[in-house]
Amino acid sequence: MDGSVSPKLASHESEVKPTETQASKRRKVVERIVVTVKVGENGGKQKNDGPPSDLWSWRKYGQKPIKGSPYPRGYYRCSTSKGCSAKKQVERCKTDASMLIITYTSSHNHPGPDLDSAVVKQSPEQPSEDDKPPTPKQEEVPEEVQNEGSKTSSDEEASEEQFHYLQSPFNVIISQEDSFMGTVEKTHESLGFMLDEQPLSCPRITTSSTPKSDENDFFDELEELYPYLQLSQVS
DNA sequence: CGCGTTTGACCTGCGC
DNA sequence: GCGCAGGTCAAACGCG
Repeated sequence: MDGSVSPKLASHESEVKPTETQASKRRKVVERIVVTVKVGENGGKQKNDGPPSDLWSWRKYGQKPIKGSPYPRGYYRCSTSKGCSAKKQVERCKTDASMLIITYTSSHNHPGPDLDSAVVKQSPEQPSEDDKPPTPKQEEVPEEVQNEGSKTSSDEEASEEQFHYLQSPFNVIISQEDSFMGTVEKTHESLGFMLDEQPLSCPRITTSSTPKSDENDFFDELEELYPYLQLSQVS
């Protein structure tokens, strides 16, 4: 791909930061953000999992059937910038096919495509009629973001990365769980209830566990993004 | 022609 | 040590 690199693994591992190098030793401890997206009928329209498009452009580089789940998981890499190592995995919730579980890993090493302009573009009452944004498929993007409690040591980087993730125009709900599966189920419940009870105009940010100081930083940043999130979902 | 998707093979981590 | 499952690569193909 890059050309300069030789063996496969060497290529992507050489790009990652020390932090990630450590994480790479443990697959399951990699920092990542999980976003659950309700796609509803739109989901069916989309080819496979219909990668919810955020402001970034993603290129699919793989797909694998996941054991225990009837749906395959798609692997996407950020194609907005060449050297960007940001990735995301998209899979359907096994308990609810209308839900997409997007897991973001790594961070974008380049400025967002146009966070501001994008928000501005979407914020107006008319999100899109003629000039469809890169994502006509999914207009409704209620979801949650769970950050796994994996930010054990490198909180600074962690929060920074999360910041990047949160640049997506999603309405997000943050919750923290120890295990992803547990989170998913919990997410599912709360989401369902949220969708029923909460108009999408009221995104909530929740923490299911006591926020620590580090995490506060993260949520602090989140708050800064909050206006954007609200804007983006006001349609 | 460039970019993105598809698909099979390969590699690595983890559990037993 | 072995096998399984997840994750990534890369070639081929399709579409705009």
